[in-house]
Amino acid sequence: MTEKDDFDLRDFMPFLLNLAAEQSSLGFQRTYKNRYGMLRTEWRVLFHLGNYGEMTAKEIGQRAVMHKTKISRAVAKLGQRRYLTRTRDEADRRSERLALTPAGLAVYRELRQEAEAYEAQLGKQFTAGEVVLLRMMLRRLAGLD
Amino acid sequence: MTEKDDFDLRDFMPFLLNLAAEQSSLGFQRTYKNRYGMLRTEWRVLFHLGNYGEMTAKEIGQRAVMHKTKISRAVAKLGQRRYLTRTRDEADRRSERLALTPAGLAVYRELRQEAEAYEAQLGKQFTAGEVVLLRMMLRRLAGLD
DNA sequence: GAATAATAGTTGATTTTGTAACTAACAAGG
DNA sequence: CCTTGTTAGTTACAAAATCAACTATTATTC
Repeated sequence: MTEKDDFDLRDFMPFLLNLAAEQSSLGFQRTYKNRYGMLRTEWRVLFHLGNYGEMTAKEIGQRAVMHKTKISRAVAKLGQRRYLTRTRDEADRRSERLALTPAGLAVYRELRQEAEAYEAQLGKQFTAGEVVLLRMMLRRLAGLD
Repeated sequence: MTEKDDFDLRDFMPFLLNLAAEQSSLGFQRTYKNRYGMLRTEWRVLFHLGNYGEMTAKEIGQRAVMHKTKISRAVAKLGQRRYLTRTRDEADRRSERLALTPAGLAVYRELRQEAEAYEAQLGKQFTAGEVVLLRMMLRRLAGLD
């Protein structure tokens, strides 16, 4: 025996957050992975374009807090699948305006519905007030707001 | 423009949890990574051995909710660095009893202190009651309890 | 307006993770 | 015992994430 204090790894926020994140991602992952062969990064990009409309890779990166290489690769994949189109921005020819195709939009709608259902499912474990508080705390921990 | 409903990715639990988890891990990661060249998996294994004393890889896996391959590799690394010793369990020769060396224990103590300080730091953003509630909710989401 | 710096995005190399198959040891049933 | 099944842990290979370097374009500054 070494130390026997009251410090449990399971109470350590970074650990607990990671575990909860993994678990909560798992359920939803089945939908976009098994059903559409998508990666998490791809789903996130798809989501942003579907939800906020046409935008550049950079803007997605800022909103989704994702590194540009991830986005670059996700965009390439989604382009291959004809879920989005890329048109050079003539005002600044370094960047491209990304937009969903009808096919991409259809998948987005489907996934989004699943997401909302999944979210509702998760929420059922708690009271409405708890969920609000949880979101608030997570936002702060995430460095949003 | 496509849809403009009230569904913000930032409110989607799996996303928010992942972001909060990443952010909260980042600060502490600096300590074990930069200062000891350790990986998260290694720190977790080290932690378990330091906190709960000698145990097998399997037991660590159960407690830390980590896959056995991760543990196998983390244990190998920690062994190379002489942070732990491995002795075949004669009662069941498939498994090994893992134990920290004095060097490993020293590193554990250091890291644990950092962890506690970091945890306290994180907690400062909220009231004590909020932290208790947050832990409870995360545990449930993580499938612990 | 040339030189330098900064930015959007891509690519390649390296590291880490995930998945499957594998070895070695134990367990049970016949 | 000997076949079949299970378990602890490792290893090999594939998938994915990270990091650094690169191209192309725009912005700045002297």
